[in-house]
Amino acid sequence: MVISARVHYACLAMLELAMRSGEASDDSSPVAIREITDRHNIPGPFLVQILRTLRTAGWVQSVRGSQGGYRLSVDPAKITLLDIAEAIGCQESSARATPSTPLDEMLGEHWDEAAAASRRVLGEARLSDILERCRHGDASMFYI
Amino acid sequence: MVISARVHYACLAMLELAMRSGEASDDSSPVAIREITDRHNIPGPFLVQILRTLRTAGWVQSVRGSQGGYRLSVDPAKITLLDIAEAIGCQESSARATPSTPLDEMLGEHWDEAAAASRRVLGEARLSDILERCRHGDASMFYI
DNA sequence: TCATACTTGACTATCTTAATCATGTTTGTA
DNA sequence: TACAAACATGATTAAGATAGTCAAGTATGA
Repeated sequence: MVISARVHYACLAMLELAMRSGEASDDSSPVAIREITDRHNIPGPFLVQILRTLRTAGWVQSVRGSQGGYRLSVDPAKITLLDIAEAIGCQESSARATPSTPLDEMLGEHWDEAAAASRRVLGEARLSDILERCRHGDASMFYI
Repeated sequence: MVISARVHYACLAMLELAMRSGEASDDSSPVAIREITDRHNIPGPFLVQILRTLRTAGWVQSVRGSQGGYRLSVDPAKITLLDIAEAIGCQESSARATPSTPLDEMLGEHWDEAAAASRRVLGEARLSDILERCRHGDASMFYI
């Protein structure tokens, strides 16, 4: 699981949308790309590309025309960082050829297990939890 | 932690050397590169490059001249897959700029924790254990 | 009608990875 | 001593991924 800038930007955008989705209870005000890029220093046309992918994956809805923009299409408590990373297309590093020797096979299992371990971590990180912790200002939650 | 072909080859070579180190009790017979590439289908000149790195890192010794080759310079029970990956120079993905927002920072901590999780797995995989399991023929030890 | 904002597809630069090549040095052995 | 086996070193290359850009088009509210 490689965390590219693309994935990082995608998660920032999703978190931003999640933050805004709670504000207006009528859910009628989409967030413009411009607002996201301004706040998070993301290159504009690059974010366009990323949001397109997220829309195809079904995580966000787009509203065209003036006053248009993006909004989440699902509950922030139902999306994890892993979901986003997979939507962006983090290719698994376990796309290896069939092992040629027992040693080769055993090594491959270790790579798979290492990848699974990081996926497990990201699969437990829900957007809603991250926002909640951010509001309470408790960064560094891992360094207990 | 990205597992490249380079790291995979390095680990195969180290495992091969570890397997041979037990054979001759006098430890006087280094293994030629050729023997490793033949057995594991690794491009020759590429393995040369990799072994050079491992030598610099202190994990193997080289013996020049006719009848020369490589041998481990440490106990297989004292080397883990993580050691090898780091020797090869898997750069950490956490080489990011300083976070600009709390959201940014919190995300970064998740990436770090995910990376730490996979490092933990690899850091527990000793060469001696892998060889031992390989001899007993128990692949798939992770799918319990 | 006009400005705002999303849509789409093509395109480019830079970096990393994987791999190769040529040349040189060391050492055992006949 | 000559020779072959085997490592040492540095330069180089090809392919692919990543990050980011650009241009032309479409929808919609005011």
